[in-house]
Amino acid sequence: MSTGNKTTSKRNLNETQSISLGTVRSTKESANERHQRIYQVIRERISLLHYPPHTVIGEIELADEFNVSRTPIRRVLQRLQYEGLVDIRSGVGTVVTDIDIKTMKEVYDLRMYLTELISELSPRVINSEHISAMESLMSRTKSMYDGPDSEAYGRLCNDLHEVLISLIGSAPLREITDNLYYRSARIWITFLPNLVWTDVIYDQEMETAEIIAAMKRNDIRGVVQVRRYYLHTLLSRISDYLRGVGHATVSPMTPIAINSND
Amino acid sequence: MSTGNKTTSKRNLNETQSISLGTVRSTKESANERHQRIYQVIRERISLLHYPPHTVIGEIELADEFNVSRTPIRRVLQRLQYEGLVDIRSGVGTVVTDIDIKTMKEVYDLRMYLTELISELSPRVINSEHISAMESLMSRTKSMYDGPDSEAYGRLCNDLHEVLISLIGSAPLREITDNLYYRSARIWITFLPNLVWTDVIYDQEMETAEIIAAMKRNDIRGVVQVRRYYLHTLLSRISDYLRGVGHATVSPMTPIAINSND
DNA sequence: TCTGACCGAGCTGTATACAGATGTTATATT
DNA sequence: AATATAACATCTGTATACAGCTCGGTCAGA
Repeated sequence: MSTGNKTTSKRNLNETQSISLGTVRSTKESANERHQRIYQVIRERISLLHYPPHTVIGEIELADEFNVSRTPIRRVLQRLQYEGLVDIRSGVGTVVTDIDIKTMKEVYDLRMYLTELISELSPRVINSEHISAMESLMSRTKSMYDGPDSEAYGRLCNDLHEVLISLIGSAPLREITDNLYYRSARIWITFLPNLVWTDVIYDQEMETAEIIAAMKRNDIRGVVQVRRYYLHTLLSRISDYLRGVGHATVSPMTPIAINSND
Repeated sequence: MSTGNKTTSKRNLNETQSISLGTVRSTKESANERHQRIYQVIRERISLLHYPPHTVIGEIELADEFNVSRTPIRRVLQRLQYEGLVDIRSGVGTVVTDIDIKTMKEVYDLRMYLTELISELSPRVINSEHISAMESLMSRTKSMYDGPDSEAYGRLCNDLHEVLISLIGSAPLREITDNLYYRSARIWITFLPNLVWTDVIYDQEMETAEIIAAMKRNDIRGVVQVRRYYLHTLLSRISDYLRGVGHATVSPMTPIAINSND
């Protein structure tokens, strides 16, 4: 987010609405469909740091934006709270959570193990749509050497994640993997400005290329091993940064409540 | 206000963690505490088949019972829906979900893998409280040879589960393990009338004994391996029963079906 | 008798007014 | 001037009336 896209707020909303509604506009969406739509919009905003950690999301504000009352909004926020993305505090507001280093490492460790499970618990077959989707991601990845764009990179990561979880046949494992991803992904984006952009994109390109290669030889075990190694690399880069900067202080980003007076 | 004068000038608040859990009861419970209480009550009723599958739970009925309005009840039911225990249908009611075999096998496979992870992802140390809790469970187990009592057995399983997840140091893994347990536990209880009671209790006694033995030698890896084997045994007994209904029975101890989906 | 449209009981979904909680700001007191 | 206290703005939590949905029963018509 180094160069300003200041108009992303409302454009982002309209995009996502047209994506989720997409084809048919005549039929009225059901309550569950509307819940799912609003949920995905807000989750995406959190994951792309449009709502960075410690942001206070007002229920009335969202209710006005989506033209509903507070009740459906509260349902969405409560779900996001169960998933660990926000913290609803009575009398204060709904605050986007910030992950401490310990929890982040726990989540990444778990994700690495669960990624390997994908190939062991009834994976789905790889078809041509998966490969073409990955090749589309590859072209997007290559275009990112032009310059840093955290939001576009975040979307890329989210879309790659979508492709990968579509390979998971076990519904419970798919849900857990999805939740853990969104619980930790935005933290990775948080560290982006402190890392070397071309290194990050190079990692992304290598991962995408190796996943495509594994897909083409129908090697799902290879796919998940590449993914696992990529997660390990992410964690290493974050750890390296934290060691390089933070040994003077106790912990770089753990104290959540401390703020402002600097 | 015994906070004294620390370096925190005006930030002596935010001490809501000082809510004494065991001492003061006269203080009115907060909204979250009440939510947690009602949630656990209803979850237990579902897990103990007090609300068997296909039961329609009315919001007004629960609201009257807990002396609250529908709003907090709906929050609990939405959480249970998110966890897969109920299905909220507009215009119909909140229906306790039923078992399909495929999902059950997916959940049990996942539980077996995650159980092994407990000993690899920062497990907690085993202390004397764990052992004494297990020995209490052992005496309850032995008293169950008297006669079939599905509800008492269900409580026993739930309590054993509580002890085991208290060994999990990783908070995300602990939450996932807890959710998956309650998603599948009541299914096991459903099969109880079709199984040989003394066999089931014998399995339980053996598992408890071996877990105690592993705990006493401070062998958490042994604990989770016993647990994993026990889950495998449960799945085998159910599979044997299901095949015995249609075909001849298979060997009781088939190797763990890791990857197959048929 | 059979069929099909309709209606109503009962449930969940939504909107909204009010109650409770929290952090800040103003004010009185030392 | 410093500090404790009270008043207030603003947020979430709750209760409740009403709208929308589903399904079973009912009744008219072929």
